[in-house]
Amino acid sequence: MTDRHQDLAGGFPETDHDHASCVDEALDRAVAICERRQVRLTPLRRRVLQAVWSSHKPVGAYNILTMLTNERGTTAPPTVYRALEFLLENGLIHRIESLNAFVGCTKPGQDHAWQLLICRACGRVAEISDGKLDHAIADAASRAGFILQRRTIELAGLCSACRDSGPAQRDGDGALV
Amino acid sequence: MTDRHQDLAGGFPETDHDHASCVDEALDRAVAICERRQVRLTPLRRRVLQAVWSSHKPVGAYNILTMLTNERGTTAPPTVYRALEFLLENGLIHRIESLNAFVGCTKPGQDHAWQLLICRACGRVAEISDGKLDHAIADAASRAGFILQRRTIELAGLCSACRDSGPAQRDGDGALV
DNA sequence: GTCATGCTGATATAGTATAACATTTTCGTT
DNA sequence: AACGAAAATGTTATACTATATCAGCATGAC
Ligand SMILES: [Zn+2]
Ligand SMILES: [Zn+2]
Ligand SMILES: [Zn+2]
Ligand SMILES: [Zn+2]
Repeated sequence: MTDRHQDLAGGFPETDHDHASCVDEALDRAVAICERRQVRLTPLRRRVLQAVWSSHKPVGAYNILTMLTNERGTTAPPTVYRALEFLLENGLIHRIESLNAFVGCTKPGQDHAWQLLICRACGRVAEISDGKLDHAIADAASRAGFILQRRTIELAGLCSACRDSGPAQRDGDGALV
Repeated sequence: MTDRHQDLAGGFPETDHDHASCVDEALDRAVAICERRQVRLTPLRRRVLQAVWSSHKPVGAYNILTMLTNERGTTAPPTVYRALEFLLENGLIHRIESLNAFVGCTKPGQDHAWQLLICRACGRVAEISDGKLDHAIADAASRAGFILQRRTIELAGLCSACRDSGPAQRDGDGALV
């Protein structure tokens, strides 16, 4: 069923995967989803989505702002934040609260519960959708008499690649060498 | 074993509980913990802890800054942030990433895993320590080959009191009437 | 008392996000 | 094609959150 063949265990991609195809897939899906939902994926929004997908690391709003300013001249924060808001509303990206940054959603258009794994060594983020974990969350909320509306699940640590290679294997940007 | 007798189900306190004793207990415990850990709970740090405990709602750093400025004249941000950092390091408060704010820890000195329930109606936050949930988190990380170092678990929704009373029961400050 | 350390004060600046209003684009209707 | 409503973007200003840096002071060991 899935055509995404580049995942390692845990949702982190192979370090040498073809990332251009990640981006292409994400953009293609976004086009389809926005058409289905009757919302407009304008060139600006599409460009911001592409910027979020520029890597598997979290991207900050002001990073995107810098990219846009370089490409098309001075751009103001609301331009970026409005596009990000659109992408969030339509489930195309996720916000990482603990980092004030964003990553592309790997299961757009599927109305899923997700959890984020954040590698502190390489800086990459993996999105998982662990049913047992989400069930445990629902149970815990229920036991507390709490009506659950929104989950923020961010787990920081070491991805399997970094666990094996150790911190000496990273470059200045946090990427694996 | 516990002398905290004011909890409703789910960790939210009774709306008419004696909050002064919450604060007193928190400060007393902090004194004991800091003594045991050989760290200094200075008057400033103690005052900031008290400010965080001023309610069961999240308190922002700049809220505290305003309180301090009112009490003792102009105070600069680093004064507050350094005290908050100390309190975080010593497990006396928790940071709520999704709100850029802080709440007092209800189990200080116990090296526990915690999860936060954030009521969107009354604004209060409950800390739970659900073993099954934490176990599910550890399992999910393990399945992903991920070495877990830090968990951010923030669940937003409606507490049992607000679930029953509905939004009309709230005052302008978000507190139950 | 001296010294090293840790804590606080003070100034400046960096980083993140939104309010408010103006202009342009889009798209259906006339 | 002209019009008008709604949506999107541009623009300016400002609010909110957080940290770097250096100076001065308090504490406790010796
Ligand atoms: Zn990729
Ligand atoms: Zn990694
Ligand atoms: Zn209380
Ligand atoms: Zn409530």
